[in-house]
Amino acid sequence: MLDMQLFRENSEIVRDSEKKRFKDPKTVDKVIEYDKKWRDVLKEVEKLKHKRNVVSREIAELKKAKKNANKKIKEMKKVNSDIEKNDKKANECLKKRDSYRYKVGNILHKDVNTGNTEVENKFIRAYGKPDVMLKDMEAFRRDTRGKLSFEPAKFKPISHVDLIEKLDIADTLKASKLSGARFYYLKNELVMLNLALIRFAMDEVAKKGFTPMWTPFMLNKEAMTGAAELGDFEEQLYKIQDEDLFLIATAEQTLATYHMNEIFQEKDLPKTYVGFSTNFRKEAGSHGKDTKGIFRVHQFDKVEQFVFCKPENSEKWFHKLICNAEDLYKKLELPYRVVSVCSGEMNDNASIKYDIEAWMPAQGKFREVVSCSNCTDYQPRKLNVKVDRTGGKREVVHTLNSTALATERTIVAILENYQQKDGSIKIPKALVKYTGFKKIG
RNA sequence: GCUGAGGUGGCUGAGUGGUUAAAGCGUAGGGUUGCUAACCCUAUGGGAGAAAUCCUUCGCAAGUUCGAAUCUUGUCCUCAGCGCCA
Repeated sequence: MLDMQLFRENSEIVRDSEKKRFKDPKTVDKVIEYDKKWRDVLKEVEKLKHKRNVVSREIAELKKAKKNANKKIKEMKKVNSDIEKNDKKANECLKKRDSYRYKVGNILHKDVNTGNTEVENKFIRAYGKPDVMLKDMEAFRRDTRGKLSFEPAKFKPISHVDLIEKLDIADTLKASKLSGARFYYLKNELVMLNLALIRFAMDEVAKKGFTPMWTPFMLNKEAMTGAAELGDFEEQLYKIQDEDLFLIATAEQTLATYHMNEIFQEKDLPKTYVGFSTNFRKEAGSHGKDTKGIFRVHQFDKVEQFVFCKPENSEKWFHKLICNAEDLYKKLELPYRVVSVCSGEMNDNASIKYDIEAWMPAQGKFREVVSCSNCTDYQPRKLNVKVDRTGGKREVVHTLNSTALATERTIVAILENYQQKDGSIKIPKALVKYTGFKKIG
């Protein structure tokens, strides 16, 4: 959520940002309206409470002096009922104000393209052999700096959906009978490949000084409210029946809440984490999209980066996080492009978001595998994470999150990019020491 | 799961119905000093207000009371012991 000062003093900035997100700027006015109401009622309540405090003291003195205080006690009963009434009113206003406030997204970074569909995403850079990507690259500037050590396929690549069946390395049919659509069993070498990718990503990011974490896969309502966005509760999150627990949709949620309600000393920042979790998503609203295979599923594994830092450093960390993720895909020698997600496609927490999209030759498309966001003070304000600055001031920190590596999607990219003419799959060089084998099939 | 003990500011920790929540450490500002250390003074949870000032805050919630950190109930968490368990 945004700083109230921003609504009170610079509401135009907020309104502009909401317009660029294609959201209704009237929400901003509602926030201001209820804030005003709240403050008016609050003044009344505080006056009454002051009276209560004063008279209470008088009663105490009378009692000490062994005098009768009945008259004053009677008077207080009336004051108390007034307090109760106004207190209720004030709380209602505050609740309304904040429910509108939660609906307002983070202030967009100036570099974010205004647009409502992914076509408006801004091309940042690409890695990989350009002719592999040519078909899809026309709309984008080309960057030929990256080189792949393998030749692009000279045959028509088979989609991962068919490959997993052919090679007997996953089973979505059985899973759909037992758990439902968008579930899967990994089998044989794919199990080892999945584990290898987790360990690979963990190793590489931990090497850069990030603290490795294996997080809970569930959070209670209070924590989840701090970490997730409003819409997530309906569209994304699974609730455990009869328990105050939700399955997490990303380790971002457990890493963000790790320091909930904490105050850092300046010298203790930044805190950098690389966390593993399995993630659970309802994927409501994506009916019909990627229904086959393991690209869009209800349950997947991911290594996630998360940073708490001083406000002046979040820009720097944003670029570090995306570079860390890119390093992984470079080591795996998978072609990709980086795009800056446009305003209308961005979630409320982020002020700016870069996606890495890996080239999927069988689909002939770039598909999202990494998402890197600078949430500035928006997320930590809700989580109440602050820093004591030298100079004595206390300030909300900044938070950032980025995928390091989402294993199932990366598996799809490997299957499609590393398939050989004979139908086998070569294992990326960087992974062989983790898998113990060099090919599948 | 059972029993017992406990949850107070950035940290340690006193406070068991009557204003302002001791004290120490840490942090910031100032003073003193040739410099550093030590020492001294001031500030240091959240909110409303232009300010004076006021409200609020003792895990969370409900209750008793004119008045609750303090009493009652529920709940969450931590620790110890017992039980169960991969």
